[in-house]
Amino acid sequence: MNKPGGISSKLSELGYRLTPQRIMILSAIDNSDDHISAEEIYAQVVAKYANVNISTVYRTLELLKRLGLVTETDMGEGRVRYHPVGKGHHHHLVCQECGAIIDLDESVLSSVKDVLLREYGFIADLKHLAIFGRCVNCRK
Amino acid sequence: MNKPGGISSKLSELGYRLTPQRIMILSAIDNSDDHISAEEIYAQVVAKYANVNISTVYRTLELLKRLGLVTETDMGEGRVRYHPVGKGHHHHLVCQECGAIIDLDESVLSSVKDVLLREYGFIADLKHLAIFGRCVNCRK
DNA sequence: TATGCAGTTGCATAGAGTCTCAATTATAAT
DNA sequence: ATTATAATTGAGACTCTATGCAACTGCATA
Repeated sequence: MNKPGGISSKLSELGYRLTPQRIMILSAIDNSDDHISAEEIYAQVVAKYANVNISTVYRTLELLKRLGLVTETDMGEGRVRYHPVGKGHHHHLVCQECGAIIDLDESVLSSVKDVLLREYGFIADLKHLAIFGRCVNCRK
Repeated sequence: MNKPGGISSKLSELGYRLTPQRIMILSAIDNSDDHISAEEIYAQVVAKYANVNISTVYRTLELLKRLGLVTETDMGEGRVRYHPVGKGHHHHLVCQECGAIIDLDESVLSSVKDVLLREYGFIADLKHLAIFGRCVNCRK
């Protein structure tokens, strides 16, 4: 907890308060191997301290997003999932037929990033994208 | 209304009913130059016939999406926008700083589409994507 | 220690979108 | 024309996310 380089140390470096609520939220994000949803974070936090409000979870996630400490990915489940940036970037292919999720290395989109920067002067934030479509098994 | 090649004729060709509700929804989509949101469609439809329910709008949009007749794009406004496929594909660069929206030709992502197909056998549905980031004017 | 003040939280509420279920409507079959 | 069947709709409950506001927290200065 609060190891150097971790999200929590970054937060306090930037002058934000490390409240108990935030510490619990951050540890939920950090301890999740997978991509975690706001509701899942909330469930973990409430288990430890019942008086935490879900608004706080959403507000903390919003803050972390703005600071570039977590990425947000919509995998088409009707809820968004979060991932700490420190644990590496990657993208997902989401099959709209069978729901399969195939991980995709960041490099696949780096050429696009380059083109956008070169031709449009646009710095694309392509850290954690979900691309929808049809996977090998579901093609006719 | 119901011109050949239009969405409504496609719908009836596929065996779906062309109910008054759907006709009004389709004409709202077709007549919008811009990308239109569900609420905007609903507002237009209700103005003509008060008893239409917003569920019907969402259900119709879901159907059109599934049939590939409209594309859905989340430009980060907290609501999704729709666009008839017949009016051409393109992507958007959305600046997270100033909100500027820069249109982007479909071809920029066609190389990605090819790579995904070749290396993953994945048919990517990249018809109408919003890429977030920072535009030329907002770079430091 | 007391006071001011910005940061943060809980609560209540609102908006966007989804889902269930019963009622209605259209199509097909008799 | 009547009945059976399936598609579609409206109403309303519900989920996820965001926001306004008043209360609370903790640092900084007096």
